[in-house]
Parts: sequence; structure tokens; C-alpha cells
Amino acid sequence: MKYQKIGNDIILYQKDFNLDETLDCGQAFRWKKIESDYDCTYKGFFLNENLTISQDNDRFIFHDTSEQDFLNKWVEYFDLNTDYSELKKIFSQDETLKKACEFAGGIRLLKQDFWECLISFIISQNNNIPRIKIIIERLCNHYGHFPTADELSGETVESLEYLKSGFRAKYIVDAVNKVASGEVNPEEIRKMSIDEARQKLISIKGVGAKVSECVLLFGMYRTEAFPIDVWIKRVLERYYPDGLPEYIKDYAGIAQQYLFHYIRNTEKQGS
DNA sequence: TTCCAGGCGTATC
DNA sequence: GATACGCATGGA
Repeated sequence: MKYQKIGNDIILYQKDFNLDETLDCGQAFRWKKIESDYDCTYKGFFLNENLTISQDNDRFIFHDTSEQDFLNKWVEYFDLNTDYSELKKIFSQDETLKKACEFAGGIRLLKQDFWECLISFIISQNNNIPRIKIIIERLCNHYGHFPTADELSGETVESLEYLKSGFRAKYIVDAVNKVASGEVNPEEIRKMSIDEARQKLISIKGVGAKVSECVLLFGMYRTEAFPIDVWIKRVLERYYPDGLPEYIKDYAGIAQQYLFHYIRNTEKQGS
């Protein structure tokens, strides 16, 4: 990893990384694109650490970031110690995945917070990405940050009405209750086999196969997790009637990100 | 007006 | 165990 400290910024040169593809592909919901003189600039959060990050080709600027924060937080969050060239080489043995990797090869899997992912993907069900972002933003504005399970523990369906999250409010309340009480414990889930972890997560009302898979993939870096939503269902029916290739298994979730972005952005145009 | 959105719970067979 | 349907909300 090649980086240098210049003034208050960290400058990183990095391949296989594109901010638009990574921060606006439906895996994280708290990044906003802002105007700048760079190719693009995003402002957002990991937990409640905020960051403004810009990109010019393979040059990245972590604005107002100490070397310590960069190394301890952001290198981890953006998964910068993983060799995505190597992953894409493995994926590209498959024709469809090869196209997906070529279409948006700058996607990286963000190592997000478990709790934030749990709430975010409960909100995501039968919902669209712009509206998911708005609901999460209302929640964060209300508390001044993304609230913890303890902070939310007094909330009810009625008190959450301002979120306009519809039928999902009762699911948020159940997730809060189960996590705040310790019935669902992230540190225990982290040690479980993936099947045990799925079972545990599904015990929360409003968490089913898809949401639990997203929480494991995005919130616990379980790269073998493979969320199947309406788009991935289409990919599987069209390109993988006999199942996914065995060699992607350990990183199926990362492959899923390339496939999700590919089908969603090629199909939208009505091709 | 109707349809749809990174699904899930419930009823019914 | 599989399948059908309702669900809050808001944009297209």
C-alpha cells in the first residue's frame, strides 16, 4: 500500500478502487457525493467517524485524516489490505463474472458495523435505495449520529413514526430489544458457523434470508455470505441455472457485489 | 391510476 | 415445503 501524508491529508495510490462504484452500489447508505474539483468526492461515515474522500484516477485523498486514523480505521473499512486484482482473476474464469468485473472493477467490499447494517437492511426490505438513505438519515439526524441499540431501547413503533419507515418500524423495535437485551449478541455471532449465525439473525422479526445474509456479508465480513435479492435472482435464473461456480465459494459475497451492480446498471437502461 | 422498490410474516395447501 | 398475498411509503 502506497500512501503519504501531505499537510492534514493522506494521499493513497490504489488500484481496483472506485468511489462511485463502491460507495453508491447499495452496500452502504450514509455516503453523499459532494461538489469538488476532483473526479469525485464523497462525505460519509464509518460508525460515527466522518470522512471526506476524493478520487482522481488511482489517487485518493483522505481529507483531514491523521495517519493513525487512516491506518486503524479507513484501511480496514475500505478493505485495502485485500488484493482485489487476485479476486477478480479468480472470478474472471467465469464469463458472466468476467463481464461484471470489467463493467465495474472498482467495487470493494466495505467492512461496516454490524448494528448499523442490521438496522439498515431491515429498512431496505421492499424498499428502494434513495428512500432507504432518507430513512436512515432521519434516524441519524434525530440522534445526531447513528444510534446504538441502547440509545434506541426506549423507542416504540409510535415514537419511530417520524422515520416514515412504514411496516418496518416494528421490526426495528424487535431488533433493538433483542440486541439491547443481549439475546442477539454480535460477539457471539462473530464466533458462530455461518449457519448458526443465520439462525440467530433470523430470530429477529423482519430479518429473513436476504437481510441476514447482507448483515453477515457487510457487517461481519463473512465473504461466503451470498444475499439473493430480486436482481441477483434474475442473474441466477439467466446465467447460472446450474448454480454458481465452486471456485468463487469463499468470496461469493464479493462476487455478488459485482453481479448486483452489473445487472442493475445494464438492465436499467432497457438494453 | 398503477406499478415497483437490495423481503418478510402469515395463511393455506 | 411450497406458493400467494398483504404490507407503508413515495417516486416514476
